[in-house]
Amino acid sequence: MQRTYIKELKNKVGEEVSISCWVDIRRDHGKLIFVDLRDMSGKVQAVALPNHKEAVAVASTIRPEWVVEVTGKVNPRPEKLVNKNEENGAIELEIISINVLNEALTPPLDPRGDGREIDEEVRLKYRYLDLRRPRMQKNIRNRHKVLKFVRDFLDKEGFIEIETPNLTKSTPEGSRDYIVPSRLEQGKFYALPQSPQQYKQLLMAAGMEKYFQVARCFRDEDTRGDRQPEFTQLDMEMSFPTQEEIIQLNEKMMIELVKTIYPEKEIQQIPFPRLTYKEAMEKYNSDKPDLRKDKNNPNLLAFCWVVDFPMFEKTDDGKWTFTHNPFSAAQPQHIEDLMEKKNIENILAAQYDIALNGCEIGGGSIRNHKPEALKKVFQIMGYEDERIENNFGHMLKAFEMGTPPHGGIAWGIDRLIMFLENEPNIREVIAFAKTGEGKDLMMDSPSEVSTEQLKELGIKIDKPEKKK
RNA sequence: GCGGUAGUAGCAUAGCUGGCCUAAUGCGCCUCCCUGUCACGGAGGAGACCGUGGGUUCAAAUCCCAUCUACCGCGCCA
Repeated sequence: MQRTYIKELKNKVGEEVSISCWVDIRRDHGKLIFVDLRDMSGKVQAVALPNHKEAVAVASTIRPEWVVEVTGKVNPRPEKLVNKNEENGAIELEIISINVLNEALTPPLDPRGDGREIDEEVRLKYRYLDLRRPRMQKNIRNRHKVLKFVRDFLDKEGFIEIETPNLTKSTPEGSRDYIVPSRLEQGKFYALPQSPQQYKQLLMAAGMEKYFQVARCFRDEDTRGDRQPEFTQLDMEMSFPTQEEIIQLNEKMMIELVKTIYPEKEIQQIPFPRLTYKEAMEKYNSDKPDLRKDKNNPNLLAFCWVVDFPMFEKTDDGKWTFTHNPFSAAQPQHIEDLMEKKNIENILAAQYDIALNGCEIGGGSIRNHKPEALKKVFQIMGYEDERIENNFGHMLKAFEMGTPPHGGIAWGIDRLIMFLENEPNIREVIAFAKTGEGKDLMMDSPSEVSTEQLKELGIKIDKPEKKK
């Protein structure tokens, strides 16, 4: 018989159906046995009655988390037996037969509660069980809805999704890179992208005009409650934009996203308030201020744009470095100063961040599309011509070949969903998350590789200091 | 790299001012009973040597040292 999903059962009262599902729990009353059954669409109570002797016999052997195919008749419950707390509390499935598709060991963790009390090590090691809990099912399914929404939204706005390489080039600026050894050129390495920044700008050089990507990014830095070694950005870039256009477009996307997928949420202020970096620092001592008027309201979303960032800041050893992104353009009134390398501390970048409830969830800028201007940025930071050429020559070259003015933004999708789902930690919205030390406890990675693999790559391991 | 917290049966905890711990409780697990429960109920049972290594002591889950792991935060995160 064809499979019926559990959420459909309430429309099939009186019919005989077959469902495929997991055993949530069994309540054995001897002559009759109740079994709560669960599939991706919902839960339902099934009952093995004394008149189906075989059904009772099988029902008494099945255990939580077994996978079963149950054939039965959908019955309405007598009024006094209706459970108003359950979605399917008004019906039950009278079991005709049970086909056990797979048994299950006693689970090392209970996948039924919200898992908050279970040790993170256990949850991550048995992630496939942990993901069965309703909370994680909801988070991952809503994550899909969010991604679907932004893809549809941007598609309607004329953007196309373009995949950019994960095997790319290490640039020593910014975050530490994850590197991948090359087999064909021993001693050389790819790097995993910290973001698709350079590729997306080169796509603007390529005339794609409106690009976006749900992009995996990799940063080899220590983790936090809102940081993982690999994470997902909604990355976008467009040609010929004004800062205002990008802000408006993204604000509209976010408002519609919240209204569509999280109607219970309240956006504190629309249009989103805007602060200059200076105001934010003076008023809130933060460039990602928490503007919530009621911090106890779990459904309150206080978005806020922070604009007018200084382009450069001093490092500890007194050199200039970029505050956010070396590719950001100076604001028009400061371009002359940039080109003349003067008043450096006062140059403002066409840079905008977006904060949500005190967390940075996105940032972008109008880029420097003039090769001379980009070169000046690197010169101010003290880079030698050779280093500029080696690391960014491809960008400068592209900018010399008709690259349009362009700009964009990147959203931290995991963080955004973390707030939308009221989760305290980014791991709760990532299916297979890593620990604070960047380990995948389920796969047991990172792991050692064979001497053959190393030999092929021309790699010799200098004895690690820590040994297991 | 630094600081803090934690590590006791499958899970969550208690015990931790050393001896009454031959380690307790709840959930789960196993056996039996139960015709209406809804994370049913009842009776019985198995299961940890207390993260790991070392030390102090007549005696250590309990004190000390080291180490590993996880979590939170700082540094770091174009």
